[in-house]
Amino acid sequence: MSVSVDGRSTRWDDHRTARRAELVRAARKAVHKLGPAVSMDEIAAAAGTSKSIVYRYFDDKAGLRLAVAEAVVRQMHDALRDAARAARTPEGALREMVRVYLEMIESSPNVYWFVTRTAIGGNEPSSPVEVGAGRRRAAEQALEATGVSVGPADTPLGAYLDSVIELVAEPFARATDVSSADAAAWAAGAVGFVRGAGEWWLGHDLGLGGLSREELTERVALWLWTGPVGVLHNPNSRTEEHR
Amino acid sequence: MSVSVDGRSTRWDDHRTARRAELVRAARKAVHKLGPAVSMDEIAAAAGTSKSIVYRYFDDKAGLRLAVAEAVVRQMHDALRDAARAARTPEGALREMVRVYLEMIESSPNVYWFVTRTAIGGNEPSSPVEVGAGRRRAAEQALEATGVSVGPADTPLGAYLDSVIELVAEPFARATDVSSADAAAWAAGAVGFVRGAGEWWLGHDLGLGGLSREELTERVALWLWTGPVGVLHNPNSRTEEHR
DNA sequence: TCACAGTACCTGATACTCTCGGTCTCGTGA
DNA sequence: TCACGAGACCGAGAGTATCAGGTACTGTGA
Repeated sequence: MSVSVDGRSTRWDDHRTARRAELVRAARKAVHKLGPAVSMDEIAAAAGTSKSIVYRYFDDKAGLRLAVAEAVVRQMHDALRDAARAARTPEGALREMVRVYLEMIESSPNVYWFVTRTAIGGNEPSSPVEVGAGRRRAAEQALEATGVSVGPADTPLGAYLDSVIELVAEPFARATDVSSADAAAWAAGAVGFVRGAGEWWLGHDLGLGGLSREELTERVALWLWTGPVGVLHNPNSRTEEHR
Repeated sequence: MSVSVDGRSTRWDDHRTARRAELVRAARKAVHKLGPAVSMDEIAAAAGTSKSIVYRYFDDKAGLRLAVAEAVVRQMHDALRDAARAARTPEGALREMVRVYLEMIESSPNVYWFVTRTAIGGNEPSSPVEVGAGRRRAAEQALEATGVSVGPADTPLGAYLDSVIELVAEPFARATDVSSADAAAWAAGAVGFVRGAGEWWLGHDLGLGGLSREELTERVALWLWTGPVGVLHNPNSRTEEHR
């Protein structure tokens, strides 16, 4: 039998896919140029179209933000994976990943903040949280209420972090024999570590000895891998990879 | 005559200080109850007053957010400092601090997000960033443009993080002989680590073996102190404090 | 089979609604 | 006089609705 598909809609499938990707590219460029608080009107103008067209392809600003994050993650995913594969030890893999991450922060801070600082200048959905429903439940609802869920990969930050965490967990899991939950928890912490140190560095670098990005990369990778214990036992240790 | 003028001025100074503190308390309660996306109208209503009164004592929402963050930090500062002093080793101090931090995340997630997730639902100041002004400069401007500066303690997140970082840096500096910049960079990473793991845990805890907060505290402290190297060399190691 | 009306989707401009941060005006009381 | 507080007001930006014109597909009846 013939499954008749209405061509009036399907004839636009390729067009829709291409148009959507085009809008994501334009949005990313607009964010890079105009800052993370760019408005939808500005994004539409940068794409050479009108706001209503942007809303034809994305449900709302959060949807566009998610698409931009996915594009960033796809690009970054490849770089992180290549860096990890090129290293000969788990520690080396970690160092390369720290480098890639810090390079991204430095090269395109606007896009980084757009993706990781959810809803600056936006009005993304939120709803009241009833207090008293139990601590854990309240914590989950608070996260969901903010439209920021680090768990489900249905928000920009969640998707962004989950993808990066998955990659970062690999050297830890490779070096140790721990459960996947532990590896993910460590990776989440590690990503947080790089973020914390990287963002601090951006804000404090001047007048404080001027750590270069390479110096920070080395330190962060060392601290992540061996913690203060490593500094204690071998303050001048580079890496075991170079021995 | 001049004495009475000074007296009147002093009386109003005390009133202003008290009124301000009262508004901060009310705001904090409103955030706790209604969520981090609470509006200024809602905060004013919770304080039993009108919005224009809130704006009499705070320049804008960011100013109120900063005041709430300062109140949180003051309370947390004491708990973190007490925890650090009660521990006999730097590692123990770090573990206690991780515990305090995770307890706060769990007990008052709405306030935590209000302070650390800048500008959810808000329109805090931003201005365009000229691309091409050099990478470092652009990065700084991007941060400043977002109203989120991790450096200067004139924003909620900056003040919040700097205060916590300063405390967390202490065990590291005590255990090692590194520069204060390195200690601060490590502490920034460590705070990020706790945030990353804690926020991940809130979003992923269900169905993943159910790490309790205590279990997470132990793991985070261990990973922060010894990294994967510590797990490799002594997977079941508790702490040196218990030797 | 083919012509044609109907249908679906595209575009962009423009007007509109709503929320919320922030501002202004005015009356009151010490 | 001056600080207070209530309530009206303003504007930015997210999101929605309407319009007209164009292209291509679909279904129907001759």
